[in-house]
This record gives sequence, C-alpha cells and structure tokens, in this order.
Amino acid sequence: MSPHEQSAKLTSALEDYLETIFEYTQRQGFVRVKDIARVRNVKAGSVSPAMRRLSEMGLIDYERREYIRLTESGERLAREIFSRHEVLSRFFCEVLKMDREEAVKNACAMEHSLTEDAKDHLVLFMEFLLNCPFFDIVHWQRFHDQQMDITRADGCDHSCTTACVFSAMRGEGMEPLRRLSDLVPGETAVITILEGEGDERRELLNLGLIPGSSVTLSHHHPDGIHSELLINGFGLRFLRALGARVCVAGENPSTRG
Amino acid sequence: MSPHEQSAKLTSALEDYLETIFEYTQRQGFVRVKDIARVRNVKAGSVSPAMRRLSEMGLIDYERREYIRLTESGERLAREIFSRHEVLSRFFCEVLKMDREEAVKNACAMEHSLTEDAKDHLVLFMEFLLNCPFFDIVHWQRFHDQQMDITRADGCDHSCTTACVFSAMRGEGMEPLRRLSDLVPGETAVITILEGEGDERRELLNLGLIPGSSVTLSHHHPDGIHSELLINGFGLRFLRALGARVCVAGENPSTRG
DNA sequence: GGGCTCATTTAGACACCTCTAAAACCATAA
DNA sequence: TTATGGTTTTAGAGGTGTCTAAATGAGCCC
Repeated sequence: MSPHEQSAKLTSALEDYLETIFEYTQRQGFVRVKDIARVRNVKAGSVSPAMRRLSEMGLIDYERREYIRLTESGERLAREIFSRHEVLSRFFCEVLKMDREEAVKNACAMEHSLTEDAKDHLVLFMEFLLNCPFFDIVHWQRFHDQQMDITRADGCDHSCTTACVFSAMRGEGMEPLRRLSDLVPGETAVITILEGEGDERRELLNLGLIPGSSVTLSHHHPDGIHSELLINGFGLRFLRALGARVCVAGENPSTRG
Repeated sequence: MSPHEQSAKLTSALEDYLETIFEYTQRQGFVRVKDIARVRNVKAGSVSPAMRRLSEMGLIDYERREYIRLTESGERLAREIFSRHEVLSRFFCEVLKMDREEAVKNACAMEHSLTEDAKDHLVLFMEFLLNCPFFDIVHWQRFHDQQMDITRADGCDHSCTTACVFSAMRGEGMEPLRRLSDLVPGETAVITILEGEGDERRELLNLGLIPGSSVTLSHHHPDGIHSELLINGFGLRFLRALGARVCVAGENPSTRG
C-alpha cells in the first residue's frame, strides 16, 4: 500500500524488471511472472522476489499470485527508464546506423548508467542533427555505407577509395593525406582517419589510436620497425607499418574548436 | 605463470581493476594494492582477492605483497578496455560537449557494455564529423551553447529564441513551426525539437517525447486539457499545454532518410 | 633482536542476482 | 468432489563484490 522506499535507488536488475513490466502492460494492461521470466530470459523463481521488492517500494500493485500492474509512480519511473533506453537505441540505430537489433542490445546494457546530464546532451545533439541543414545526412550515409562495405570486403585494399571520399569531402581534390608513419620525432598531430579494415582497424583502436586523439612521436625504435609515441600521455610502441594506415592532421581539426 | 583462463570473460569489476592498473603503470611502471584501493574508492580488502583472480587469469604478474605489473596479454586487454573508455569519453566530451568530468563518469559506467560493433560505428561517426566540411561545427557549438544557456536560465521563456535559431538553420526565415498541440486526431508526425527548459524539458523526455520519435495523435480527452497519443506504439496521456512545447514535422526529416 | 608502523591478506558478514527443486496454490476438467 | 496441470512461491546453494576487523608480513629504527 504505502510507498515505503520510493526514493531508494533501483538496481539495474530492478530497472530492467520495471521496464519489462511497462512494455508488457502497454500492450496487455497487466503482466504475469511467467511473462516477465520469458522476456527477460530468467526463471520464474528469480522474478518472484524482485516483484516483492518492487511492490514494497510502491512501484507496482502486486498481491501474491495476482496480475502485476504499475502504480502511478511506478509508471512515471518506468517511462523515465524507458526514455533512456529510447534515446540510446535511437541514437545507435538512426544516427550511427547500426542494425536495430544490435542497437537495442547496446541500449539495454548501457541505459542504466546514462546520467541525466548525458541524456540532455545526447538529445540536444540529436535535435541538432535532425534540424541542421549543414549536417548533410546524405554524405554521412554514403560515407557510412562505403566504410561498412570496406570492413566487410574480401581483403582488397580500399584505402585509396577512403582517401578519395575524404578528400572530396574536404574539397581538397586528391591532395595526399599525412600518415602517422610520416611524423618526425617530437612532432605532434591529431588522428583523423583509420584506414584499416575490420580486425586490422580494431587493432588500431585497441592500441588507443582513436580519431581525435592527439599523438606525439617520441622516437623511432633502434630496431627500425617500431616507433614509440605518446597518446594523451600514454606511451605506446607500435609497428611503423601500422602507422601507415593512420591519417593525421597537423593541427586540431574543426571538430575540436 | 601460465595463463590459465585467458579466454574467460572479465566481469566489469575486474575490467575496472585492470584498467586502473594500466593507467597507473603507464605513469609508474608498477602499482600497489593501496593505490588501486584509493583510485577505485574501495578498501584494500576488496582489492586483494581481485588481484589473485587477475593473476590466475595470467593478466598480471603478482606475487603476494609484491608490486603489481601487467603481463603482455594483460596489457593488450587493458588497452582494449581503455580504448572503449576513450572512445566514449571523447564522444561525450568533444562531440556532445559535456564537461570532462561528467563525460568520464559516464564513460566509466558505460564502457563495459559497449560492444565492438557499437564502437566501430561510433568511431566511424567521429571520423566523419572530424573530417566532413558539411558538418558545421560552428553552428553546433553556437546552438549547443545557446540551448545550454537556456536550460540554465532563470525561468524566462526563450522559446522564440530557440525557434529563431532553428529557423535560421533551416533557412526558412521566421516561418512558424508546428507543435504537437496542433495535431488533429489521426495525424502522424515526427518530433523535431523540445522547447522546454531544464526540468520541464526532462519531463517531456521522460514521458517518451524524444526528438526523432514518430507520434500519432489518437484523440483529445473529454476533459479538454489532455490528449492521448501513440509514440512508437506506446500510449500516452499528456497535458495539451505541454504539447505546445514540442515541435513536430509532418514527414520524416532528412536524418531518417 | 625487539618493537613499531604500515601494507596486505584473511575471515566472516551482508547484499544482490541467479539457479534448481520442491512445495503451495489455483483453475478447470472429470 | 477430486484429480490434474500450470503458475507461483519458497528454500537452499553458488557466484560476485563489497565491507569490517583481526591476523600476518615486511621494513625500519633503536
């Protein structure tokens, strides 16, 4: 009856349960333990105590063995949780152009830790993209598709294509791009493009070579095939051959201004 | 010595420990239990068993009561985890323009659930923004600052300003925008802008009124002050007065194409 | 060596979430 | 009314991660 602990923070598991209840009740008006267990892929024995706790918190109306319904405050909270889910999955799906399924999977896992502040900024950004004529979705779409094709390609080297696309976008014709491997000791630059495909590309990322990162080449290793560099203060020894796949710009590009 | 379970998936807590060890050893070459406990804000008694497990997995070199160092495979994995962290915090900070501290806080909490696929797409998007001349960072910056000022304002109604900014961006002069409250029963539209400030804006979001969402007005409630609508299949009763703060576009805007 | 101090480990508790298996409950059919 | 079958709850156990408090170890000064 009384909302005992309405202010207490929910655990992620309880948030998930509440969200499932919301989604289900939107369709049916009520849920049973069995439904929740099925949707959330757990056993009914795990759901039962969770319902008791949600009920004690005043978030659901629940008498043992009866239908489960949201209270008013429960629905408000559930919509709030669901809104985090929606913002994230919409961003992944519609802005980043991920597969719907993969987008939702990520959103489900990340939504519990998205702060209000982050949500505010993310939504504002999406509003901007939705309305700004200077963000040319056509270019982004084309670039995305082309890159994704490349990562799925059969090993053929498309780096020239990539450079082309970027050069065209920059309005610079076919002017050659500088590479990480071109840097001289002591020189600092910003990473702008990774040209690797698939796993090779991921290897670059996993080493910390992330677009937007500022890198300083410390020195070439005596072995002649490695170089040492500093990425945001972290040291890294890498194969110079790999560095040829990393494009850099001499000064901070416009996005950082 | 031997990497017993190198393939076993790490829990988030162990990932955090490994990441902390990485960051610390980059500066000092080694870490002690005490350092980790301080940085991660836990007691030494909690760190100890975690180090034993990481050691059993072959990710760190650790003899009881000695310094902690990463093994080769541990460092590789740590860099991979750190790369997820970097991608996310860079996105929050440099693209979404959040405060560095808040950006890192979110990244720390979300990094453990960012899949490879999501990271790929996010990085690709950042590459695009870094290089695309059609994404005019100046407009985004100005819009961001203006909106953020609005949310921090003292309650004065800036909706005209907001409309102005958007109209200018769309190159439409001062042509009036349609509102959610203007929809007639049965009509469908896409949410483009939320004009509320601070908590009012959040209330809209928490109800599910998210930019990009498709909404269909079901009917006006007999009480005259509420309306019922469908957002992506979910029902919602809302105050029509609130709907005046929500801008909509008749057809899918360009971002969805 | 003795004693001091600090770091680390261990042990015991608690919380949370999950599972399985068995018991309790309920509705419906015979 | 009784039997049956599906649903839900309970009980017990395991895994993870945290804490506190006490025990252990190591270094250092006298």
